Amino acid sequence: MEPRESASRPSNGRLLRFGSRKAPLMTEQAQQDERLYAMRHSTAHIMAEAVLELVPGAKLAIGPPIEHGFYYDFELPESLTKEDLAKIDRRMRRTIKRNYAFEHSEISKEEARKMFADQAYKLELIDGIEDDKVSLYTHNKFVDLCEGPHVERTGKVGAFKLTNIAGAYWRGDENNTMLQRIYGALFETQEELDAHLERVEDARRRDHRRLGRELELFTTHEDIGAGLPLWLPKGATVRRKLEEFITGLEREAGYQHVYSPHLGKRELYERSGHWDHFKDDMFPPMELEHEQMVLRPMNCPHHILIYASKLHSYRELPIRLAELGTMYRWERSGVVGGLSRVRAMTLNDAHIFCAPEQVKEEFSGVMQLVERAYDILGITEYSYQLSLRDPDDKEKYAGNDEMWDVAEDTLRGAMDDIGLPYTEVAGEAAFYGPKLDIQFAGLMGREETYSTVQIDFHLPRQFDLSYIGEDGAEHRPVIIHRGVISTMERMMAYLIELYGGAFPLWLAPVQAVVIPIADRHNDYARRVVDDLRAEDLRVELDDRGERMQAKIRDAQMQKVPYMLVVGDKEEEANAVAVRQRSGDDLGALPLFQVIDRLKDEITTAMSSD
RNA sequence: GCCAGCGUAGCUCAGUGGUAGAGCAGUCGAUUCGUAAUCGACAGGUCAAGAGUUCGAGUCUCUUCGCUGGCUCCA
Repeated sequence: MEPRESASRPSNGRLLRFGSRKAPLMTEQAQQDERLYAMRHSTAHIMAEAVLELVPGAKLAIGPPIEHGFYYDFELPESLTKEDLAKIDRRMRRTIKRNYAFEHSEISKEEARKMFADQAYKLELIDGIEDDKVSLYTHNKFVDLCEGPHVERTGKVGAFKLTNIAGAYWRGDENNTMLQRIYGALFETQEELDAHLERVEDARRRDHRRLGRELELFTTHEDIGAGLPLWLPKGATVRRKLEEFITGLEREAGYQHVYSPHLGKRELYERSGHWDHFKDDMFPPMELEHEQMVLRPMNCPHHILIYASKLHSYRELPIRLAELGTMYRWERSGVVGGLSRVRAMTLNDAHIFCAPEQVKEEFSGVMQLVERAYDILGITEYSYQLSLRDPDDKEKYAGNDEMWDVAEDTLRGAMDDIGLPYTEVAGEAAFYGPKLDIQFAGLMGREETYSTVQIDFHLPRQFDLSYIGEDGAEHRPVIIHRGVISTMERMMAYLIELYGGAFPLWLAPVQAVVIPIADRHNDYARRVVDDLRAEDLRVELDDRGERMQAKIRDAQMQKVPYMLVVGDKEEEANAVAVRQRSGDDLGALPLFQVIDRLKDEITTAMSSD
């Protein structure tokens, strides 16, 4: 087993760091819980022992504790099945029942190499240890290379469940062997484990792919292809509201909106550097009469040429060009899915062309826009990541060292000025510049970039952009690339899951359903619908020959915010009986009052303070 | 792309190598009802696609496409 530093903390140099950087590592809080950590770690050992018993030829790789449990990687002659999981589980419980002690020992690397002679991965781990001695933990007859700590006895590991089998590359490198990974969930008590499994089940119910189908928001068809979703009328309505919302905020913030085509000549992308640095992420070129066209993977070259279409004075700057820009990226088949990872996407994109001395202020303005948008959307859980160049792989990036140093320092300085906390991650920059990425954790804990702000000194030079300064001479502008609410696809996926499909009134595809109790109320119900629609509210009439209860149930399942029931009493009083999605019954209210109430609710939601 | 699993009606799922099934949704009819499912009838299928094994394939094998969980990679 690999030493604990590797699983929970950044490498401190003494020991090698294993596994993927993006693996679900333990949170700070979980790290502090030494006991839980030891339980999860110990159970990984117990699982490895069970696998070794069942499959004598098994090669053990690593098995760290992770956020909700643990995993262990193996190289096995045959693929594991669900039935194997049950067998492994039984053996583990036997070991736990027998209550063996975990014993610590240290031996020389030489001895360790002999002991693990038939365990190639362990030998590789031993080679990576700088110390002369290696640390071992033993329970029953199972010995593993490991720094600990562990619980005292196998009987003290808490409540666990083996959850799934997955493939994982040795040391997280796709050039290495694909190993088989078994994941387990583990908590101190059965109650906590059950609560965790219930949370996982709840996440499954909120999964945007499931809700997308149930609420008729989007669909896919295999003849169109993976990662190319179709937006159904209701999903399209939510998207349009989102688009109106963000473009409105942008207009207020001084952006000008443009349109540009979804493709361009190959030469354009050679000039921008995409061809050299981003080709693997692009759809291959289309051969035409005497040229090649490519679907754009980013919008920046088009916006740059809009800027370059005329001469600019310093007095015009900053120029903020925005577009809901649709672009196409060749995502590898194994990664596409739902709306969160697609091959055709529309980004809430903009490029700010400004003088170098304006960068900090513009950056700060973008961050304010981000916070305002998040506030209205109800987004509260995110973190800032400064995505820098990988200093060991400069080939991946365009431009020179000086340019990168300036860009990175500017970005870092701008963040420090604002005073927001952030983490720095090398190797995550765009090929043309460093990024400030805003990361959201999805329901399953997977982290993805949503908003991004990038400072770019490279493309202005590639396209020889300029503005005439106060001194009458040509100067080079800086480009700030920014996406505030990400792509419509990814934000939609996030919002569906955030709200569990129950969109706030202003975003709800259907804001109210009018439910006549009997057929004789249909005429009045239609008048109610007309009146509400005249006020720009999205209202539908449910005049099916169903009972009122069934109509209410269907509206509840579609998560419609308001159900307006009309019967004899309401018709008499020019009123509607208002039921909310929460189940609250507001009783009969005059129609004009309901209209005011709904419009108020929308206005309130859309004002950020 | 890689490892594994899966693909049967719009959806959720049954289906020993021997005639393709249910519930919900849909359509039609009846019911006209006061805050989460009224009753009945009907209709619905190249069993993802293609090839192979077999007297016979939804079922076994291979290929492709798609989906799911991971890994790697990214908005």
